[in-house]
Amino acid sequence: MHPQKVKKKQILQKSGEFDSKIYIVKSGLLRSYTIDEKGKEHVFMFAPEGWVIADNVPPEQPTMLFIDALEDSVVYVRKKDIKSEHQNAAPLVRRLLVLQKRVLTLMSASAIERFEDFVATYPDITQRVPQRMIASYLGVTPEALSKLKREQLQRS
Amino acid sequence: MHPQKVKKKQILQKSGEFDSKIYIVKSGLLRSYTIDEKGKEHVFMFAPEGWVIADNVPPEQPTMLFIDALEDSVVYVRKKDIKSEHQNAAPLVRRLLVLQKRVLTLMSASAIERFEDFVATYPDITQRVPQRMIASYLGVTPEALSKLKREQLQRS
DNA sequence: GGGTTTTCTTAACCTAGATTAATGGAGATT
DNA sequence: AATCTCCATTAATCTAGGTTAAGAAAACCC
Repeated sequence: MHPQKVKKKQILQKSGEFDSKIYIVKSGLLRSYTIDEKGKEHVFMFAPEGWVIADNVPPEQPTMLFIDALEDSVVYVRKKDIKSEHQNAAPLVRRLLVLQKRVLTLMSASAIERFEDFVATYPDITQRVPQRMIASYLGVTPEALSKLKREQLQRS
Repeated sequence: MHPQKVKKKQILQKSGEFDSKIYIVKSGLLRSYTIDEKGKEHVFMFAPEGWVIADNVPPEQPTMLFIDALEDSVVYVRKKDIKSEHQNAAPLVRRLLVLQKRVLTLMSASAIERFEDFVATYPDITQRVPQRMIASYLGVTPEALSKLKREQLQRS
């Protein structure tokens, strides 16, 4: 498991590629995202040091996600073999819970509620990534997030 | 692993309970959902025969989801022990992929696109559950889905 | 099978957030 | 230091979908 250095803005995986890998972030910050038919980016997740980031497609299927570096990073790259999946189901269940919460929040909470939830849950990431990417993660435009923050201030 | 009979409308798990179980559906149809602060239901998933349904919280944490039966069903109930999770990571990865797609679709597709995607992916479930629950799964009101279907017809 | 409950549909109106466009600022590049 | 690119902000306008309300049609239940 040789560590690999990645420069900021470097792309590790492009949508449509095969044989997608698992990236274990030793330091720095990675991100996964899609680009839809209209050309818009949608951030799927952020992965700071200690996190694991991967496209959840089986390795023989084309990937849905791009993965790139938001900061200079060091990552371990691992193959998606069934064996390693067998050895630790716990992190998979943890990811399932995160996604379950994300789906339920997207369906039931307003943009401002989702933003406040994000800041409370990931204060570190909030400081490290551009506002527009947080907006994208939340499923709103940067303009909308900017307005929401202003209204939030005026209320308090 | 004794099978358990469940009557339609019977609730298997309530939000806030502990020691949540895994339900393997032998026949019939189960559903999981939340109720938000405003009292609105949000369907998280449907599970027809052959599917597995569970809240992804660890067993020592309170559940987020209700689980009930939409049809008379027969289910196997299993404890969430770490051992059984170890034995099959593959279904967990499959669930992750489903949720990944769900999140990306919620963020990038319109209500009508999400509906057409649902019908194409789950034609069987579309026939078996009330429209309002599909609307809830898609994150729209039943009124909106009704209008969208009408517009869809007029376009073709 | 008749009444009750639930679901679906329609329509009028309303609002959260999208779109478009313009401006200013902060970093990077030369 | 001047130029360029990216990012955040503001404001005006627009629209997808929400809300409310009411009636019709299924489905359910003694």
